Amino acid sequence: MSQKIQAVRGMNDVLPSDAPAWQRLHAVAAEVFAAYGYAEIRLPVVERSELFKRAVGEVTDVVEKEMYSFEDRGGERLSLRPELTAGVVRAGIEHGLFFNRQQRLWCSGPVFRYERPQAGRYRQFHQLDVEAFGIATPDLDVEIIALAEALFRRLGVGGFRLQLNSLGTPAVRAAYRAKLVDYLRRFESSLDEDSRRRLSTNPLRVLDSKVPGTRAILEGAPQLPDHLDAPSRAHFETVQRGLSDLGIAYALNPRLVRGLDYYTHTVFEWTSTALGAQDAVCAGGRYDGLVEQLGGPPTPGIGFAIGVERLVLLMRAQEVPLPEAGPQVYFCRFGERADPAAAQLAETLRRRLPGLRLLLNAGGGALKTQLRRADASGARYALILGDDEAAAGRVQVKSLRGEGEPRSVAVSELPAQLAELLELPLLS
RNA sequence: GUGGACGUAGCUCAGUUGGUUAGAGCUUCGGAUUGUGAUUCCGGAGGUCGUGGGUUCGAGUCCCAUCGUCCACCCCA
Repeated sequence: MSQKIQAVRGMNDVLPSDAPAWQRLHAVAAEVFAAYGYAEIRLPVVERSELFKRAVGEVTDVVEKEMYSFEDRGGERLSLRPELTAGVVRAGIEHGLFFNRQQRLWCSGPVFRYERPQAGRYRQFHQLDVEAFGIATPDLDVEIIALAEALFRRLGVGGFRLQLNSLGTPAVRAAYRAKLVDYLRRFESSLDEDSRRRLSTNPLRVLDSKVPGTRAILEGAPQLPDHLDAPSRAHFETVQRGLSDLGIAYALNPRLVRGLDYYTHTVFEWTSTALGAQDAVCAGGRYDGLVEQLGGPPTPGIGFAIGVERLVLLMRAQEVPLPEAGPQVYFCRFGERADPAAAQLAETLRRRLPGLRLLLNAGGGALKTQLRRADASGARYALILGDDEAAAGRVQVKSLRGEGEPRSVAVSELPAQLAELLELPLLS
C-alpha cells in the first residue's frame, strides 16, 4: 500500500462523482460573469516570486511561510501562485490593459499554499476570481458584491452571512494602526502569545483573534470605522446604501481585516456556518494602490475570490440539483453483422440528435452482460442490435426503467423515435 | 509549525484480556440450458491488517518511529 505512488499531501483528485458539481459551478459562473460584462483572462500558474512579495506583502503568512517557491534551471526565483489577483494585475500592466480604460475581468484556476490541510483547506485549491479596474467610485463596490450574490443565487446555495468593513486609505490605516498599538500595549501582558507577536508585525490582525482574553481586551479598543476620514466614510456609506437599494443583506464587522496587505476601503467576506472552522466562501475588497505599486499607472481596483472547493462542499451539503450527465441510451450489440452496423448507427444517432448521450457497448460480452452494464450505466433505454435485427433492418428499443414493453423499430424510424422518447431535437 | 483522533479487502466496518489457515455487508465476476438487465438462489475473486523496527513461544491486537487521513490551532478561499 505504501509502495503505491499517491497524490501529494493536500492535493486532491476530483473524481467523476464530484465532477458534475464542478462543471455546474463553472458553467453558472461563466454565465453570471458574462451577464455583468466581465471578460475572462487566463494566466500562468507560475510567476516570479517577486510579484507575490510585492503584491501580497512581504510579511504576510501567505508569502512568508506558505508559498511554493523554487529556482528554475536558469536561476530565476519562481513561485506557484498563492492567489490570483497579483497575476491579473501583472498581466494587465504588461499588456497595457489599464491605460485610460476600465477593465472588468475574471479568472479561475488552481492556487497553492503550503499549509496543514483540514476541512475546506488544501495545498492545491481552486479559486474563481473577479477583478475590476479603473473605477474608483463606490458604485463599482456595489456591483462587485451584487455579482457574487447573483452567482450564489443562480447556483442555488444560500445561508451565507455577508460581512462588510472599510479599511479606508493607507493613511487612515496607518493612523488607526498607531492608535490600536497604543491601546493594546497597555494590556500587552494580558494578550495571548500570538497577538503579542502580531502587535509588532501586523497589529490589525489582532482584531480577529479568537482567544477569549484577547477578545475581552478588544471590547474597549478603538474601532477602525470611527477613524475613517470624511471621503472614506462617504465612500463606505454609499456602498452600504447601494447594497440596501438592491436588497442585499449585510452585517458591519469593524474587526474584519483581510490578511493580504493590498486592501483599501471596502472589504467583505461571505461565511457559512456549514463549513467548519474554515468558513469563508468568498472574500475580497478594494485595492486602489496595487496597480501602481506593481509598476502600472495609478489605477483603482476591486475584486474577490471564491473558494471553489468550499462552494462545492456547500452545493453538496445543500443538495443543489445537478444536470444529468450519464448516458441516456446504452447500445447493446453482438454478432458479425451487427457490430459494425451498430457502430455506424450510433454515429448517425449522435449526429442527428444533438444533446443525445449514447454509450455504445465495447469489449463484447453476452447480451445479458451488456444489459447489466446498461442498467448500471443509469441509462433510460437500451438499444439491442444482434444479427437477427441487422438482417431485418430493425433495432429493439427496451426501457430499463419500467416504461412499457420492448419494441422493435425500423432503423430508418429510430432517430425520430428516440427524439420523441427523449424530447430531443432531430436534425435531418 | 503545534495539538488531538484514526489507519484491517475497491467501499463501509467487525475482529473478544495478544493464541492456530483474518471475517461480514456492499461492489465485482461467473452460473441457474441457446439472445434479454435491475429482484432471488448458488459459486468465485479480492487483504504481506499503512510502512519499518521492537517486546513475546506467539501481534491486526502491546511499545517506538515513520508516512498518510481527518479535526482543531495558526492562517485563509
